[in-house]
Amino acid sequence: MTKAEERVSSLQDLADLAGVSRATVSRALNDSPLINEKTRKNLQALARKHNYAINQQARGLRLNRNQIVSVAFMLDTRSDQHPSDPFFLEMLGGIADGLAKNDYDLLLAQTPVRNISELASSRVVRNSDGVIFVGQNEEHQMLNSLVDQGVNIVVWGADVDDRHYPLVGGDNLGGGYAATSHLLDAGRQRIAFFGNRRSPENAARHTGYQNAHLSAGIAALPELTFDVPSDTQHALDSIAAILESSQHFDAIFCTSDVMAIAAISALGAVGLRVPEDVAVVGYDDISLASTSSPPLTTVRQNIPTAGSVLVESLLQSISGNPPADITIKSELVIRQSSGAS
Amino acid sequence: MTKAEERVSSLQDLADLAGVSRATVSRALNDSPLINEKTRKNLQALARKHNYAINQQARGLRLNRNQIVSVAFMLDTRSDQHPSDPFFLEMLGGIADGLAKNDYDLLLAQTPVRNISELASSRVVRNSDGVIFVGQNEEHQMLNSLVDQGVNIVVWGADVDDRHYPLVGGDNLGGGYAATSHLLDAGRQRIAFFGNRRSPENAARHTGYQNAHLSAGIAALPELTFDVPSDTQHALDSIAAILESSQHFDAIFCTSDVMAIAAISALGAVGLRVPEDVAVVGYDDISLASTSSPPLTTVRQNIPTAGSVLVESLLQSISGNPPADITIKSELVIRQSSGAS
DNA sequence: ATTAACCTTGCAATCGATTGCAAGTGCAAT
DNA sequence: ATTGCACTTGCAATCGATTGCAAGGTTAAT
Repeated sequence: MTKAEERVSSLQDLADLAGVSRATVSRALNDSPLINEKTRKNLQALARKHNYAINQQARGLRLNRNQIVSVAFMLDTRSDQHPSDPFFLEMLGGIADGLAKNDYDLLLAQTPVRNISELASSRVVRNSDGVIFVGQNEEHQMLNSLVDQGVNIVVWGADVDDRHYPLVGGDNLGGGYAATSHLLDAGRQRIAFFGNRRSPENAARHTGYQNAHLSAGIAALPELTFDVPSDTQHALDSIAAILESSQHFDAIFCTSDVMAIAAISALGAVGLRVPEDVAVVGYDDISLASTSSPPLTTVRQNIPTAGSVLVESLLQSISGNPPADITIKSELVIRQSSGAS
Repeated sequence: MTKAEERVSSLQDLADLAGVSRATVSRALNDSPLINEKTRKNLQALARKHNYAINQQARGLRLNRNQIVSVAFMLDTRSDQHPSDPFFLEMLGGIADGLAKNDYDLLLAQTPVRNISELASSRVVRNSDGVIFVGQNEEHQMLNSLVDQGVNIVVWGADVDDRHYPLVGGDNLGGGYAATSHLLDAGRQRIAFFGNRRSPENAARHTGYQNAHLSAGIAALPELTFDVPSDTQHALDSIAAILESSQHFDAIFCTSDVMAIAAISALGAVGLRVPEDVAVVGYDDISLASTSSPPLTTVRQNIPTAGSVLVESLLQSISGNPPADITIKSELVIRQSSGAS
């Protein structure tokens, strides 16, 4: 219908075109009640016709907010790498969806700054209305301190003592329990745990792993809990070293799918078959889990839900209401690698 | 040394503290030559001490730029999914690095808008100084039109006729050639091509695939070129269907590693061994390629370099100099899946 | 006809940083 | 002592949108 005209750049331009003041145009475009219905319709049509797009910086300056949320991924501090776990990408997608639905943009934060006072005045924080942290890792104190300085944040992670920030997280305890119980039910006796327990999420999964042993009346052997870093490259080295050690096990519970896939490959390299000799269970259910060989049994985290819940919580926090903590259900997905018939 | 004081929020605050005008503070913090060396040092120290952080919106409004670059991922139009290919995440990391080095922030664009006039006035474009598109897919015309409207963009992809935008890309022709030659050298005779050739990058890889056949004096059979969608879920279905068809082949060249991993799994499901019965080569060398089973032979794209080159090109474009097109070298990484000795 | 109430619009200040221009200072050369 | 110049600093306009307040117009009730 209405063909797009040449771009019009400011409210003033539109106002001049329509012969009104820019205050009126502003009210029209913001659906203010202080304006005549017909005037509003006309101005909105005019804006559309001329392809007007608001200048967010001016608006942001005036309103002291900018419709941008930052997302920061917390990595295993031992690696200076980028996140390469597809889990992050899927989480990013979930969050992006939630933000788009609420008319917010997503600013991706670079590797988190270590220094607290730096972070609070960093671009990531200053350039956005709030920050979503994915994973809390060992930065618990820093997160607390941010909140204390009045920054709006929400964290994907697990519960920790003395926590000042709102939390959204998977059911790590239940996930660890379900994965381990499944292996125990399949008759496995010596189940190894692979993961970095300094991350609270993994610590909770480990507790679930121990609880499952308790319920089954079997001892969880401490020597079968291994500290494996989260990033792919370090994980592979670490796992190879473990397989060369004298410990033997007939199953492995890994705190991520990438780790599980690396483990399966390493097991193959030393001549062990999956799941005949060693059953493997992962965590996350990244989309590659179902297409790898053998298909990976894993604990599925509901990422799309997680993304939108994180966003809702943060927006609540931004609007001044402290959000409640929320746990997202997890679900064991059984595939070939876990040795269940 | 200097402990952080309570936050100070504007240039004016700092100016009052120091007893100078805010113009002077502004000049000091921007290393303007129009200022006394001692004054500058003092003011910079004061700013640091009070943890001052500039208001980007105000600065952006005044300077008409905002130190933000948007990144948009172009997906196979047949899927409405999010990107799940780890390649995207690694590329995102590379770009993020490049931007951080140049003091730019990264805004993640939501699923690309279809409508051209919409896109040009969309938040993605209006909220940033430029846009990096990863993949051009079938949106060539839209990209041209954006440039024609004066938007700064750079595209990761492959060359196409009548192109108005600057391009950075891998050596798809060479990559396709190397992968296929490698399979031919290993004695494979019937090599299938899996990929969506509507994407120019994949089309170039297919041409490389054909050229390799030509050089070897072997016919590339048209019935062995299959249209496989890029997203994991559709790819798996599609591959399963192909394997049920009557076509036989002793090797597959896939246009992505995720596709290759899915293919290996599907081959296993119908009782074919990799690489004994069918050799497989992927593309990208995502970090899972080396840890999957069997380890994947693939064409490595130098992502970190790609990221920083994309950024450099875009920044050049932003500063008014049209950048030259750049091709990033690719390299065949031979692993177990390809049936070489 | 007068008054009050309401509805609609415009005026002008404001958010925080940048920058052209003017003004003030100090120093050296005449 | 005067002039000129270089060096520093401040003044005030500016970027584009929002909003409290005032002003104009309309309507209805008395």
